[in-house]
Amino acid sequence: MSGRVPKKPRPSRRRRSRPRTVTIKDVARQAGVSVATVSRVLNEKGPVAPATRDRIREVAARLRYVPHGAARSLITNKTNAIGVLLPDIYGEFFSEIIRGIDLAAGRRGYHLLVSSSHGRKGEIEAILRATRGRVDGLIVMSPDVDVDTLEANLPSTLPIVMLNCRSNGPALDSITIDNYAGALGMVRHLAALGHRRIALVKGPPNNYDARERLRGYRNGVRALALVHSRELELEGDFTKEAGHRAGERIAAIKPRPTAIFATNDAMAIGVLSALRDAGVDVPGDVAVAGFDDIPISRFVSPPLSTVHVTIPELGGRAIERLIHAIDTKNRHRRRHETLPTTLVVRSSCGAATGGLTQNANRRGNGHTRDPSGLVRGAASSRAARVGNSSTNESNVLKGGR
Amino acid sequence: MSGRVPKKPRPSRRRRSRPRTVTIKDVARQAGVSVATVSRVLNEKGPVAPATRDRIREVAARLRYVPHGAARSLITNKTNAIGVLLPDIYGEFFSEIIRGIDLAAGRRGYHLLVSSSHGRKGEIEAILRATRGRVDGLIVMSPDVDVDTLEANLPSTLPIVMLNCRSNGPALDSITIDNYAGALGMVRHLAALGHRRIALVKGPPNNYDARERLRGYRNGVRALALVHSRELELEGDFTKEAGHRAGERIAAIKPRPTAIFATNDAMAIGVLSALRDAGVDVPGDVAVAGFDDIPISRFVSPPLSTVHVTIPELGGRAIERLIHAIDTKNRHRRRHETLPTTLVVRSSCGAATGGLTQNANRRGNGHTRDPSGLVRGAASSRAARVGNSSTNESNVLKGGR
DNA sequence: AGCCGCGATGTAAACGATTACAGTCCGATG
DNA sequence: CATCGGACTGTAATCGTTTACATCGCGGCT
Repeated sequence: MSGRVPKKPRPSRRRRSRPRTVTIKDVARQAGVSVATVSRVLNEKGPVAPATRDRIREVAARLRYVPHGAARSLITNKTNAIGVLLPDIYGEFFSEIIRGIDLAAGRRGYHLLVSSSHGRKGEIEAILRATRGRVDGLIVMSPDVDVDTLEANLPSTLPIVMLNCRSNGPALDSITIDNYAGALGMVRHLAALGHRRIALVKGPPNNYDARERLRGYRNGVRALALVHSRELELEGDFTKEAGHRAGERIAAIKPRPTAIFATNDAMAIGVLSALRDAGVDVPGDVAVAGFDDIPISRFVSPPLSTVHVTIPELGGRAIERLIHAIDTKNRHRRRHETLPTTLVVRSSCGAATGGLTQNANRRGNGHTRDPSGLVRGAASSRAARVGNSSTNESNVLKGGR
Repeated sequence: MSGRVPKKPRPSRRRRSRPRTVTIKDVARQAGVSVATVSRVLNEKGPVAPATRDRIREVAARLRYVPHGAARSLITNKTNAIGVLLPDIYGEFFSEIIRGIDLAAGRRGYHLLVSSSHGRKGEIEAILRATRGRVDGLIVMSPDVDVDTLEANLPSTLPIVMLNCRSNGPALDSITIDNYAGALGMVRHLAALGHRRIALVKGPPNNYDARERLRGYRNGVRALALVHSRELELEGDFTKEAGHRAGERIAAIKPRPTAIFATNDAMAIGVLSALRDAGVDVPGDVAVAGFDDIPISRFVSPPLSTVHVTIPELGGRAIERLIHAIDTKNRHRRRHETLPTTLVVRSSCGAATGGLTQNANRRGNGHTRDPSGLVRGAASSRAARVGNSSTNESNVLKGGR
């Protein structure tokens, strides 16, 4: 009768054996309509009778239906994602960059596919290739990757924005910081304070920002006839540790420099810690300055004079340009954008501004603009003539800030 | 004869009119084989004659063919991507977390789809839903998201690892820091140095880490019969700015506390800057301690005593667990993992250890373990009895370090 | 000689959505 | 009453892959 048929599992168990993920077909079946109608309701395209619409909505909610991203992008040719290729992620500079990118992307309804390349070439190629069909565009911030690698591993239709790389001809959009003018401005500021022996802590040799800052320093030193010597240029790689090492070495230089310009804040902070360990007073014995104005700079001791860059804006602008490229299907005019910098004078360089960081805790930016207007002045002054042509563009853009 | 037929465009132009992106079919056609064979070659599956293989490889390279990720994941049901849901990305703690995740993921061939939720509920749901069909698993590090939201917006088959959230029952994997023991250990250390009035700077109220650290502090204060007062517990939100505000307030408390325990390093650094501005000497007048041991802690002035957490490891472990879940198709035993902490004594708390950060620049970890072994002791000592049951697990795991 | 097995390849069905196109129904219009 | 048009809905093609299955040829085995 009811029999014992051990082979055949009970239907109820079979039905729930594999919790297969629910698709649009399931919704359609349960709502008694075709998948087309379901799609129309979910995307609010085309006319659907109110009763049908409500029924479909109800079923979709009950079934917890979530559309399948890959399937959707396959047919629509749109992923709503942006790829971000970064070098090693270290310190507050990168978290600020990512924050800026994430904020701007989120606001525009895009997601972020991030990868950091650890320098190896094959790895970069693999990453680039893996983005095909996964992103609508790419932000590349990596000194190690050249245009050829890019072109060889990416469809030519993919919009790309280069961030802080040397401007790669007219083929690609790019956004950079006005490193040259920023560094030049800082050198002029230090010189104006009476410093003539200014040491520099360099960044990684293949890094574009680092090279431009170095160029700004050298041209400033030459233009202002300051002391120039290889000994005053120390190796560095943008890490705090490198800054610490450089600080130790500088403390030991015979006629000690009276100022130290670290080409980023992380290294400047390393320099500060080394000087503290060596018993050198800042700014009493030596002035210290950095570059980037990462948020922590105003909290270190003494608060760091530095070159302000609106880091999150850098990421935000990259997103804006990229989305513009995506919207125009990459048939837009390419542009090279340069973000201006401002000098931020805190107490580490001895140009005491009275209060220290007492205003650091509120929304205010907590820094004092250089009262002598040195940075803005640099654009049209004699120092600017020292720079090469690539600086002209920056000068123009700077005015717009 | 050669005729003028203006209507018909030259074939060469028509062919290149739309630079359609090249697909597997193009490769197949040019190589004179079927798409199946091309696929076999590219994925190295199934037997293919060497001659055919070479020809296909050559054509694919010449055409710069790159497989379409979405199409591939649609059929294979595999994306090789992991979603990461973060709260606001601020400061070095998060860049270290992301670095750990990125490193571990990259090593295993996974990419990262990151989103930071800025707290709004609807936004979180949108993000969650958008991951369907885009990721193989999810790491969630967000105090704002509850299990219900998760279940309502995600297919039940999706592996999830919760990072630094309250342990959500047996349904989900989770990884947390041993906040309780870490905070307790720091309180005991400060007490051992003779401090009886220890102020605390709290984290955000809804943050799990913050609550556990607060619990550790309170139980430590009670167990050691230290001064307890609401006045000594200051509001904070894990930002440097909040730390600065708290520092200002503490400097003004009538019988000034002799020690300040900020529940993360960012706030501790804010406290330091406020005390400097107020002319309070650290550690001479007051001891300061933090939590997390972010890389910059040993570079601030004075170098910060803190509770060390191997932050990148936190991310790495999350990836490991998640990939395990993915590999077992989410049919694995759920686990709650707790990462141990260690006390790091630098000079900000006055337990002078001789050299300051002179070893901070090399690969070495640059800190001194608490010589009294207070942290390890806490697990089995009287203080542990004070904690509730959720601590037991941590104790066990701690031994394994 | 017949058969088996296997290597090499092709055919076509998925995967889960979107959407052009084609129906159907119905009220309005002439 | 025939026709038209619009609202609503369904059918089926499509996106670019992977892969189960079929086919074919060929050499070795019994």
